[in-house]
Parts: sequence; structure tokens; C-alpha cells
Amino acid sequence: MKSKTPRRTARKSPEDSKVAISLHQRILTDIQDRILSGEWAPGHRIPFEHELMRQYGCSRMTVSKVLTQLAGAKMIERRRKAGSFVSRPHSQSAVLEIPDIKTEVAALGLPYRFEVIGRHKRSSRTSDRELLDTRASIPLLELTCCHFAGRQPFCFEERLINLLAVPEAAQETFGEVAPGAWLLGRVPWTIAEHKIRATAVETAAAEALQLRAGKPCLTIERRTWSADQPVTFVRLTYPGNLHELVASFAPPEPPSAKRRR
Amino acid sequence: MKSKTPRRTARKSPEDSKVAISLHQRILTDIQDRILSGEWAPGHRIPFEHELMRQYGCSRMTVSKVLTQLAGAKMIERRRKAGSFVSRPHSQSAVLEIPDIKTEVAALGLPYRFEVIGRHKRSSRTSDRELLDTRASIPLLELTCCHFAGRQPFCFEERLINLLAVPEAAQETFGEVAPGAWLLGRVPWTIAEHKIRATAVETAAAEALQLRAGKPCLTIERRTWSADQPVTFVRLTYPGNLHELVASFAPPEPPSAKRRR
DNA sequence: CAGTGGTCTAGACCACGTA
DNA sequence: ACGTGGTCTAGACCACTGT
Repeated sequence: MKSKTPRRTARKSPEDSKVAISLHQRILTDIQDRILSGEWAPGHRIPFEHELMRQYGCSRMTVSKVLTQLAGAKMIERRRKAGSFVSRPHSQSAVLEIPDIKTEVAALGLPYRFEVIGRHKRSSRTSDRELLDTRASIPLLELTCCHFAGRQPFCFEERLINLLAVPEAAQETFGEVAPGAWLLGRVPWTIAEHKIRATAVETAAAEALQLRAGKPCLTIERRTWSADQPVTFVRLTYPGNLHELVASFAPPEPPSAKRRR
Repeated sequence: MKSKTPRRTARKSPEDSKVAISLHQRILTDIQDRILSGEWAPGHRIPFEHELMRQYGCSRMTVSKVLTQLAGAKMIERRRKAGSFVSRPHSQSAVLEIPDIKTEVAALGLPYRFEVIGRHKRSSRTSDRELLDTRASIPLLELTCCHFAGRQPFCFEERLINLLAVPEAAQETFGEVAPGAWLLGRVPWTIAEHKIRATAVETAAAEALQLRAGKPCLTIERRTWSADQPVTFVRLTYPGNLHELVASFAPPEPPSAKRRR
């Protein structure tokens, strides 16, 4: 009267016949989707393991494994007694670890300041379609800014914001908070793609950065999606001599602790 | 007579009093260390789960969790019935996904070719110490190469190889296989750090790439360690108009399958 | 102190690939 | 056909932490 567990009969029932997906996966993607769509915003408390057990009719081990994986991916944070919470996206991309520009400048010990140079609403043109990964014509907010480290121009920013995804942006003047940081606090969780190039600086950027045209610059283009919807495209142009990207690569999670500092 | 498992008495025994590390972690780092040190080279079959169970005196779930994590990090590959095997490091860095240059050029549909421009042995100078992360003076092999896509120079390579870590390199002429690919096949598993910058191309690189000095170039510097020992430093210089780095960032493992193509 | 996550067990059934 | 990994269970004890 102890063994003979009926087991996964629920999953193997005729109705689910073609899913053929592990229970893991289903729970994982369920939670991920809710986080990525913004339904569970950063800070939101995820159901306790016991609740998820009941919801999915499975053992604690199963949900625990999923939550452990999500915690490993930094999508949630777990605190004993308190529960598990959706974490804030660690500014921009955990992969390239590009902090937001204010942090970046602060790390240099210099006072930070930014200026909005241009700001206007318009519809997307065909040339934008590729940048924002959209087919239809959509309302956009186009922004250009310059970020300063001390008195020196540090970074030139050209940005498109999809007003369908972030309608509040239309009212925002970005007087206090730079567009990047503003979006970070507003869009729940994102998927990003980066392109990095060396370019010769051109007119608008050259003027803002006070460089002679043709000087080498590091250009980072980032496209961002949330809930499968394009959110923003941004091109950051850094004077070549001022900026450096660092990316470390170590094997998996806790790689012998302090192998590389 | 069924429950009352003595359980982790082994771990809690007085001798292990201060380790306070989970069994997971111990198994994980044990295996990682063997892979990173080269003791288990790519292709090596890792002990079966049953063997590891006996070795560590634990349940299969525990070792399975570890192997699953290692597989998720692409450090091993698991095949039913066959076992789990150490995987080859996916060329360079899984993070930035920089393929080796030959692959990169092949992807453009152009014939690939490289030339060794300079090659000589010498001892490390103080200026090298930082690049190779070493304190003592060590024997080095210094290489400069140029990689071509079709008839056009594609990438200029400056490399230092630590001959203590890879003594065979001293005899290698790199006539057939480029240094990067040669090291990839020889050094078991690596930890790498990248720095990416936009620079104005200078003398040696400018000549090799047939560019006028001052033209913008993308510079990638990579430092590589294996078994906690510096292996190689390489600086790759790409003409700015020819090259683009792409890095995608999606949440954890299977992010809703086909979210982003 | 009560409840949460952290870890582990000793089984079990299944799918699949290799032989 | 057999043995491996893939997945899951129904417990258990512990450590930590917030109230």
C-alpha cells in the first residue's frame, strides 16, 4: 500500500497526446511568459512552491527544479521564508554587462549629465522597419541625446521607441531620467540583440561628440523586445578612445568560486 | 522499517565540519576542475550516473542534477545509452559567439587564406605581464598573421602564446592551421575575457590590412586561461566597415522555443 | 517560532539509441 | 534487447529569516 504510484497519468491522458513536453518545460515557460509579458512585473512574488505543486499537481522537487533554474538565470530571486520574486532586469544585458550610461560614467568618478537634442513623434518609415523588427507602420518616438562625463561628451544616443509598446513615452519629456533608464524602469523584462561595430563618426554624432568626421567610434546597436513585441532600437556612439567593452566568459554557474576575479 | 534514513550523516560528520558546501557543488566543481584542467579532454566519457552515485554515495537524482546543469552550460553532452561526454569548447566564447576566423569568412561565401607574417620566441617583458596575466618572466611565442577573405585582408592578428602552457607551440610553424584554430584543438577548455574597442588603425596593422593609418577598426582582445594558467593573448583588428559583432541575449535556457529566430 | 526555500533520498517508469 | 539518460514522486531534514 505504499508504492504503485499512478504517476504521470495526468500528463499521459489522451487529451495532451501531442504535447509531449516535459512538465518542467511547461512550468518554466508558463512562468517565463508571465514575466516577459509583464503580467508579473519585477518585484512580484511568484507563487510559493506549495502553491505551484497544487496548481500543476506535481511534487515539490519538480517545481523547485524550475525555480532553481530561473534563479540561476537571474530572472527571479529567492528568499527563505519570504518567497521568490521577479528580479529587475540587470541593466540591459547580463551577457555583455553594459551598465546604463549613468552608472558607467559614475564608475569613472565623473559627474554625469545628459541633454535631449531632438525629440519628435512620427510614423515608422520602411527604413525603420528592419531596425525595429516590425512589418506594419507604427507610431514612433524618435530621440537623440548626448551623454556627458564631466564636461566631455561621452556618448551619442539615437533612439526609436515603439509607442504601441510604451504609449506613456509620448508624454515623457526625459528631462530628469535618460530614455534608457526610463525604459528600464518601465518595461518589465526584455530580450535584446546587440550589434557592435567600429565606425567613422558622421555628421550628427560628430557634432554632438565634438569630433572631427571620420574619427573612429564604437557603435552599439541594441534592439529590444518585450512580450514578443519590439520595444526600442538604440544606437550608442562612443568616441573610440573613451570606451571599451568587456565580456568575460566562464563555464557554468559557480566556476570554482574565485577562479577569475 | 522503511523510513528513518540516516541520510547525510556522512556530510555532517565532524571531519567535514567547516566545508558546509552542498554535495551538488562538490560534484560539480570536481567534474569542472577535471574538464578545465584537461584531465578529461573533449570527447572523454564522464562516469555513468550509476558510477558517480557509488563514488559519492548519493542518489541518482543528485548526480543527475549536476550533469543536467553541466549539459545546460554546454560543457558536456549527454547521449542515451552511450553516456555523457566532455564537449569541445564551442569555438572561443559561447557568449559572444565569435566563430573562428575561417568559419567567419566561410560564412561570407569567400575563400579563406591566412599568412604568418612574424613568428619568434622570446621572454615576456613587463609590458606583456598584464596582457597575459602573469607575474614571472615566461617563455613566449609571438605571432603576427593576416587573414584574408578572398583577395581582401580581413583581419590582422597579434598573438602571444605562453610556452609553459603549450610547449608544443614552439615547434609549430602554423603553415596549415591558423594559431587560433590550432590552439582550439589543443587546449582542452578555457576561460576567456574579451575587450572590444574602436581604434584608429596603426602602422603594422594598417600595412597588413592595406588601410590608411587612422581608419576606424574594431579591435578584439582576448585573454585565455586553462587550468588557471594563462594560455594566450590575442588582438584581432578588423577593418571597421567589414566587421560586426552580434550578441543576442535571451533569458534562460529554452525561452519559449522560437521566441526569437 | 513558523514557514519558506535548499537539499537530498530511494525508489519508479519511460524513451531512446546502440548493439 | 538492454542500459543509459530523462523525468518524476512522496516523502525527509535542515537552515535561514521575517514576524
